[in-house]
Amino acid sequence: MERDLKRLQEKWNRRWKELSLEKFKNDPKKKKYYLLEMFAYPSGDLHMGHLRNYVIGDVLYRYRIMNGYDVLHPVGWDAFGLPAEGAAIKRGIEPDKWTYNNIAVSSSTLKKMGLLYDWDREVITCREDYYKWTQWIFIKLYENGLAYRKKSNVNWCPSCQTVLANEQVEQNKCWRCGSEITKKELEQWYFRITSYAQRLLDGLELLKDWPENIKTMQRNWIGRSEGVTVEFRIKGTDKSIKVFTTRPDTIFGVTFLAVAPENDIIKELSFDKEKKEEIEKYIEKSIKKSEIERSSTEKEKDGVFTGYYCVNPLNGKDVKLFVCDYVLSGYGTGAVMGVPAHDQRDFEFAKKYDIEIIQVIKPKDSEWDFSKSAYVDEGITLNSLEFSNMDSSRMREEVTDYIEKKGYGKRSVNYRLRDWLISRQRYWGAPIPMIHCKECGIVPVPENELPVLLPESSEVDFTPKGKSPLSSHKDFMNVKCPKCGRDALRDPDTMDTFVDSSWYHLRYADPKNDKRIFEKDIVDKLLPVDMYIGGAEHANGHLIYFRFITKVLKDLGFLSFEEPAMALFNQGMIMDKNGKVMSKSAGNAVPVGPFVDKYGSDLARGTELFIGPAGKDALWSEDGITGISRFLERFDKFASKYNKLLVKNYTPKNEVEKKLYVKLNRTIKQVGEDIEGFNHNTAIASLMELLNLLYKEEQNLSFEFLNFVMYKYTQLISPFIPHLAEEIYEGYNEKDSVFLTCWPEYDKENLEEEKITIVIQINGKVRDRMEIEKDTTEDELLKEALSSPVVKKYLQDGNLVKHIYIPNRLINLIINK
RNA sequence: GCCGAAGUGGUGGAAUUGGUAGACACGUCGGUCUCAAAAACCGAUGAUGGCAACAUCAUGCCGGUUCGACUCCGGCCUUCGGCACCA
Repeated sequence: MERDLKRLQEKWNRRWKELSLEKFKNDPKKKKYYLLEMFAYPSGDLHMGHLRNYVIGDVLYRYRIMNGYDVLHPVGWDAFGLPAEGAAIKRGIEPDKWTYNNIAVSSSTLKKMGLLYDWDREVITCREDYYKWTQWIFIKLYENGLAYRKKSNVNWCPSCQTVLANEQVEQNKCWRCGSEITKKELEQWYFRITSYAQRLLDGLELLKDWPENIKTMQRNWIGRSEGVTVEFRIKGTDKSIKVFTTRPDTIFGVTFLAVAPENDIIKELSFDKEKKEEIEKYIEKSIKKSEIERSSTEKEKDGVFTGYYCVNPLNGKDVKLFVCDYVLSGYGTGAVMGVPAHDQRDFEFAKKYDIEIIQVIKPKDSEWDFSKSAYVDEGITLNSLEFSNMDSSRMREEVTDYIEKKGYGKRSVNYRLRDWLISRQRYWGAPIPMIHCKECGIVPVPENELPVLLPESSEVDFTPKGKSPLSSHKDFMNVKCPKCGRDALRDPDTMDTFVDSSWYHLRYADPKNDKRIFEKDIVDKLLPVDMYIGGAEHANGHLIYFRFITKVLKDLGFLSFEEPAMALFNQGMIMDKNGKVMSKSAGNAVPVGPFVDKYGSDLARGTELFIGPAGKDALWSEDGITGISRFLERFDKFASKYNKLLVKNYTPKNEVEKKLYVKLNRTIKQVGEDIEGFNHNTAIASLMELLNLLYKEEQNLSFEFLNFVMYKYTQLISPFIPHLAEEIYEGYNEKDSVFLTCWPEYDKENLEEEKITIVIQINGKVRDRMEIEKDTTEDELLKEALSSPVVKKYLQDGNLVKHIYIPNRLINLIINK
């Protein structure tokens, strides 16, 4: 390209700043629009995968401001996290220096790219003025019973030496490092997200502009199931066991009961010595097993008989009580009723221990062979006393009513969602603002003492020891109890970084507030987010957490809306040639910085946008640069000839101009629709089409016409290649920036050409085409079609039976032979 | 196993939502310019047959609905995501 792109880039980046183009204006006359891209973890320079996210946002930003919106478009950094600590361990670089350096590199790339962000609102989660409020949120949750401590077997990553939340375990591997997860019994902090399970589920109904697949993923993750909890008396004791089932229609088929090894009921029962040992051995073995062993569906189901019997309240039948590690402790009551005939797991277990299989449901029109598997579908009940011979769905209702009436149990709902484990044995995160006092127990740090500051990293030993690095830092750990004044200890753990990112969208509205987390009025005015752009990989992590925290803050009166983001767009991932996701850890990341230095921002943007629809994954290839580069050059060369004066209105003077005028209108329509639909590739393609036509017909078009067309063309192209567009626009000498103009409207009367091509089909196959006046009537068209030599040829061998007429499109002649 | 998305030229991808399949672009081939090359520009480019007009085949596979199917329906196959003993 002949132009000095670098100079051009700098010039316009500076101009835009002078014009405050990136700022939310707080203009009451304009409609507010909050546009947000998921912020990034600063792990070095940004790569093409990150850039896609930001560029998509920037295109929409520019388009929205040209459409008269007052747009809030902030940016920030998800700056706490493990890699910073990894750098400290491996290379001796301090986490804060490493992080701030990465932020500096990445921000400079974003600024160089000319992306319009309001940098005054920048939020960095590792800064004191931010994590102070992360800690404040923790305390609010604690005060309202939503943060609690619990001892349990947690997911432990032996390599990262820290616990993980359920959402951070992928196929029993650590989401960060891929190590196999083990179990460890620890007392940890949890957020009671489960008490919001129903709200999180119901809220999805409000999210009309969220992709259906994300909502489905969240629904499945929350996993609501309705059923009944039934109590089984343990014979010879005064104790009982509750089980949850969604299939009370199979309750007459119960032939054993099974509890999870972790179930407390075992501790409450007495056993003779031998039995006790057997059970304890089994429990110990189960708990030690890794999750992958224990949860493998391949694994043979085993258990141990407790020696106790339970009584089925519905038919008085005695059934054996087992301890089984295929029963999950964290779900329902941690105990299940075993119905081997109608549940595959129970079936396998029963086969192994020779437990009776009683059929209570049969298929509607056939028999079931129980030699291989259980019959798990619905059907007709049998062997169920007065509930026999019914549709299982009806029986389910009736038996549930009966159970409730008799007091054997009651209807209940269970969720698959678990409480959110937020303690991390890490240094580089927000310290949990709690104090452990021997006298007073757990005491929150008083609000006026927030933030609990992280000690200088130079004083901290990061070597992984399975404990938080902070626990060995005496000055940090030792405090006075705020209640009684005696010696006490701080909580040594820091919060999961997903806590940090669960509220940043709120802080952007009022980022400098040092009195409170944010001003309610401001947040209520600017939120919810109107368009949230980010990857689908966050469906069951971040996107649930940030909905949760928003709802909590609403309930506590700090804001007034139910959902944080009304529309969500998932951009596709950028992959390398081998189809692997681009990432720093995979070593296949193409950094943006050098790329922009070499090719310039506009070319980088154009290439990334033309690669394919923004919602789909795309393979990164530099081949795309050639096409966009030629296009930019052609645009530059052409537009530069016609940008000297401004013809505001122009009426096409000849056929060619009319044709191109129609094309222009179609392009305006398409580009607008494509930006809103995130189909930037087709928007650019339509601009290319128009430019190709203009080149072809240049000789037949007047200067005024071209001047008029190229003005609009420059506006249309500006969201995609803003620097070059500005440079062209400057020639018109009208406003300070093309982005201060109004997005062009298309002339609805001129979206179709007067002469159009009609297709003539014979028996459904295209045989001829003809140029004809728009809106030609059916009769006329038929007459024309029949006079076509091609049609005449076909008519020699047959008669016209009928025809199908689609206005302005085609005529299909049915000819029989 | 269950849920979701997708399968179109040598390649990335279009197709007004049931109406000209392959827009736009890359690549390749041919040409113009040049001493030459690059760039730029012009032309060709799904496959097969034919000198040609043209014909036949072609949107993962097999069926169906329809005047007409990449698009709708039924059944498979493959790839990629998500979940995975949730009772």
